[in-house]
Amino acid sequence: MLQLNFIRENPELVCKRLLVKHFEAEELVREIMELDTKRRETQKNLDDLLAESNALAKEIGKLFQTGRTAEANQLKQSTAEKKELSRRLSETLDMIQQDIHDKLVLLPNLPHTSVPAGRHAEDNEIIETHGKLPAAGENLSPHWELTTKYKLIDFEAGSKITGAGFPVYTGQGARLQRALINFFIDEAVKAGYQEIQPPYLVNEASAFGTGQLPDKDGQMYLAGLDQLYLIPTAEVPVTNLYRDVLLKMSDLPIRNVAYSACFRREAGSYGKDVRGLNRLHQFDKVEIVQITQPSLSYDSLREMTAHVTGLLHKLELPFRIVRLCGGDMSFASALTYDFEVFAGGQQRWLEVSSVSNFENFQSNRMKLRFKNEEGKTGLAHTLNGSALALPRIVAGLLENHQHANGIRIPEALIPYTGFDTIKA
RNA sequence: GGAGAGAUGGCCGAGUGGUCUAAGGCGCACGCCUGGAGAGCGUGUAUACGCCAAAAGCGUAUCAUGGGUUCGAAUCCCAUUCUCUCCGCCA
Repeated sequence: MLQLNFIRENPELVCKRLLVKHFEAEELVREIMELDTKRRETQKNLDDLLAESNALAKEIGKLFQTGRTAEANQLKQSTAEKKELSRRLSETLDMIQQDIHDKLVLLPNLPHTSVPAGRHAEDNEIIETHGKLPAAGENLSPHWELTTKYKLIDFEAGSKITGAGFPVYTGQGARLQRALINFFIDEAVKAGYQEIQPPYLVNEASAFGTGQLPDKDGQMYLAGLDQLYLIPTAEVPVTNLYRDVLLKMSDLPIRNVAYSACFRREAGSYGKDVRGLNRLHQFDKVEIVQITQPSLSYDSLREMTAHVTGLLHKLELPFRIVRLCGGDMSFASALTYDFEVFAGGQQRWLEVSSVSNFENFQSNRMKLRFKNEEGKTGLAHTLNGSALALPRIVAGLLENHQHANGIRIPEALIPYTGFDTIKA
């Protein structure tokens, strides 16, 4: 959520920057500013009225104590009108505030100045490309053939017991999942992140805090009987740990890492995009989250992209880093780098990580503040990134490291899998 | 799921209708004292919104949350949430 003060002082800037995300903000911003003026007026009136009432009540109290009940009772008469008026004013104030809030949450975060203005994924800016891409002529199989050949995943069993998009990992496939999770967590811990095990269901306030609500309602699974959402990413519980928290300077930066299963409804997807492991309703992910002071958040973003880069090198996968264009960015993000692994069997790039700086957009929603050296409080910056999402990493490993007799496990992962080759 | 107890400032904790502008303590900051430190003494120590060009200052709200009673609520009433104890169920 953008800060009201900032909008009030920079309405044109807000509208202009949001155009990069292809969001027409002018009308909303105008309405918000009008409501804001009305709010301050109403609040002033109410405050003055309450001050009068308070003074009056004190006077009455004194009269009663000194035994002048007749005078006190007379004064009491004059309070009824004030009371009614202040009741009406505070109702109006509540309505205006609700109105402002409802409109404020519709505005996406401002994109960073480096964000390209494009509309679609093709407009994303390719920053770096690492590793050698396997050529189309190498006759590589797509991963869904390999998972069947080596009995790593049973998609049909998942369909039977739950539905499409809920795979069952078996044998070496299951072991590979566990190996990757442990590998990713260990690497993050080595890099200074604190390990967290969060709940997989969150309440409405948490889903709102990180920006899934109201923007992405319908993409989350809802346990309706208890009004709890299944998390689409560990970002939600882990960042919300700090909702309504006032951090000390010495607490920063906070670096947390969490593995979780992730649940996404992903309505309306079809075709090759969802084939095999490309898109699932339930998947595993290790997520890193940082909370920093504003002046250092872009250093943290660099640190996080460097971490993800290191992981992909250790897995010996060809990948590229892209800076998302305005049209492809998420609602809450100010700057996002996607990491895409080239899947040789499909001859296409698969997004395996998304690393974002949300600046104070999330912290404003969840009142995540810190106290600086001078003792002043301000909103902290929040960042997160996948490090990494498993399914497409598995797809990349299978498709790129396949050979005639099996699939080679990269060196760094062997201590975790306990085997160096996946064999039939 | 049932019964009971509870929720007060950064922390502990007093406070059962008006002197609460929340006692007292701890912590923290600054000052005095000291060769230095400690002890001691003194002062200060929440958040949000508003008024003001700004600071100072002032006003309003906040004693878990939301409603209510009252001229006036931390205090009384109702609902909700959470914590603890006991019982039930349970991996």
